[in-house]
Amino acid sequence: MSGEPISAAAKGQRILLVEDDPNLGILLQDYLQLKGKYEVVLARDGEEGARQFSREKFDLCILDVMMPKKDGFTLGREIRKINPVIPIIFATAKTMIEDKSEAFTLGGDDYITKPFRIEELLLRINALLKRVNKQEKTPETETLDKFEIGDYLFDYTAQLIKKDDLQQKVSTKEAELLRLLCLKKNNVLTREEALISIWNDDNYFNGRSMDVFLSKLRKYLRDDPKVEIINVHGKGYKLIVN
Amino acid sequence: MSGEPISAAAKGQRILLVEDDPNLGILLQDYLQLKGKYEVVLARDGEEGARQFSREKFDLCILDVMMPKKDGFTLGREIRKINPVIPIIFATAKTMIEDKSEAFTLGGDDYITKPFRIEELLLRINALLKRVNKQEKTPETETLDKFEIGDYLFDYTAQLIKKDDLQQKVSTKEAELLRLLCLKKNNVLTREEALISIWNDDNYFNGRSMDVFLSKLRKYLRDDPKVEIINVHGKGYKLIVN
DNA sequence: GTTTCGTTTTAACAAATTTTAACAGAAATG
DNA sequence: CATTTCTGTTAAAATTTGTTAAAACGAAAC
Repeated sequence: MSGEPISAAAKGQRILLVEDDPNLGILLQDYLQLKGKYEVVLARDGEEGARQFSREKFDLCILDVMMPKKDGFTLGREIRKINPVIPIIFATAKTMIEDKSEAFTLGGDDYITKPFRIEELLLRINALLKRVNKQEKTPETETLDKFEIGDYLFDYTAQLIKKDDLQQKVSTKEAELLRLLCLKKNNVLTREEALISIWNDDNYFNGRSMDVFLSKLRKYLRDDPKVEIINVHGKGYKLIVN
Repeated sequence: MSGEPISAAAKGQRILLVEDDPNLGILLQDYLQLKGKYEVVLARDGEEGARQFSREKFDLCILDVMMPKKDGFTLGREIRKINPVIPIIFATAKTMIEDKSEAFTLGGDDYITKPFRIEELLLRINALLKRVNKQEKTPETETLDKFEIGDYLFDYTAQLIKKDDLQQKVSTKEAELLRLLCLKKNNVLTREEALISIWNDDNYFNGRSMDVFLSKLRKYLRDDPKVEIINVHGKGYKLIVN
């Protein structure tokens, strides 16, 4: 019966499940804990979900879209502000996908249409977590706030890049962009993803604007040859640290 | 019965078998474990197969094409996304081969038509695994990211080819193509496979575009006579390293 | 309300990457 | 050996990106 060797992906990873239907909620929670070996925290509406997310640490979120008090998309946006890389799965009715999805296909996000089969959900969870786990996690990035970039130390909140004893102030947009790059260190940050996350709109002109910021960031980081922001033509950018 | 020298191929290698007919499934599983000395995980439909694949490590997949929930070809594509080199054997009815096979003769893939003799299957498994195992696994290539090519060292993520102390930047497409060649070092990389993997479409023009990149790669690598990218007429290319 | 300063956007041009085109050479076909 | 198909190479066109400077914007100071 194929055994159940607990994969690397399932090492006590935590899922935030926000679902207003208590029956479905409990069912999912149980299934994911039993079959998926995940630790699942269940919140009964958007507000409670937001409260839980800001209180504890999670590796993935499952958000019902239709919820009282605060809908899933709004909650998703709030969560994205705090953590732009955590994978989110939106559970939505089929008709809803068309409209909003465009603006939300970023990140490591995924959709599942209600009603769904529970195995399908577990499948997607596994896939998303696997993808994220592949990206190296340097201990520094734990905070999502301070990043080591070669010889540099980048403090997102303070908007500072330090090297040796020199400090360089950076503007808000510069900091946001660099943060996204850091969060995806050695992986591709999509243009689209960055634009939507920072500018809320990935039109041509914002794209050009972003190019200007890329150029600035490269200037800040050019004293350490180990560090490089390379372009992935037609896709986006990679922050490389050798 | 040809003796039973446990080949190099059979050193605790793992096979994912996805087959919806439980009788046949169990039969195959038992046979391959006993006669083939492989560890065989059996999944009962496409979804379970995908779940298993994302959770554990395998050396080869056997996918039934006709399956409920998720057919074998779809599953194959998903698997290919995660691992572009794992050999897949599709078990299909005779009539089905014609249509879909075109787009799927990629990889180190193989077909077997139902009904088949079970020895036939084992034969093919051994052949495929032997082929894959022949491809040298230098410790560097373990990461699927850094490759030794003769005197060169190719870093896919950083998009760099190094030789001695010289560095050569390569573009994204160049890097992607070279990576595929490296993954199949000394074996054929099908044109079709490369095109679909990199361009998502193997039409004539993308093919011509790829020829241009081949030409460029040869230029980059021409300083080491041990290294060569040769054409296999009508099939594809081989990266040869003596 | 105006000035000032830092930030962001727009514009203009330069450079790199990818695609298309053109032609030449090999390999297969009959 | 003539013809067709496939491949190799080079150059050009098209697209995408890089960089710089000037214009527009917005918040704080005057």
